Amino acid sequence: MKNIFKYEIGTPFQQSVWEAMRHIPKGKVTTYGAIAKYLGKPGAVRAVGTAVGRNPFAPEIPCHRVVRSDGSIGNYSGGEGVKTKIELLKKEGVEISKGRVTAFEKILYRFEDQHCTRSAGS
DNA sequence: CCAATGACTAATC
DNA sequence: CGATTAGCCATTG
Repeated sequence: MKNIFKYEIGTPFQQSVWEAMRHIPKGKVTTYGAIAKYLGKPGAVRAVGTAVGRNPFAPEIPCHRVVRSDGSIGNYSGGEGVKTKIELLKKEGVEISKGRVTAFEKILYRFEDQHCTRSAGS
């Protein structure tokens, strides 16, 4: 696949992280752990966090849709930091309360959702 | 190669 | 619920 970016970036690992974030639908959020797992390295949450933080395409990539595993906003390097991150999420339709995502688990995006949810109900 | 760092996570106090 | 500790992995000097 050709880089969706203009030129090659630091490391392939980071590209994978940013690429994964591209798939996050609007109005939803994901966690660092989910991305790490999606990349096949569920234990590399720290590395994922570093890669996301180093995202040079900040608002271009929905990096603001990435929150902590407990639903808290986490951190942000763009705009005014966490404040901007919350504002962006609210614009996406995500409810934020006390620095945490409301109904976090309900709008949590999983990279497995692309599986056709067969009629198997529970 | 070794040491330090970081937009994290889980467990403990 | 807030503060601390330890574990974790990729990046950087």
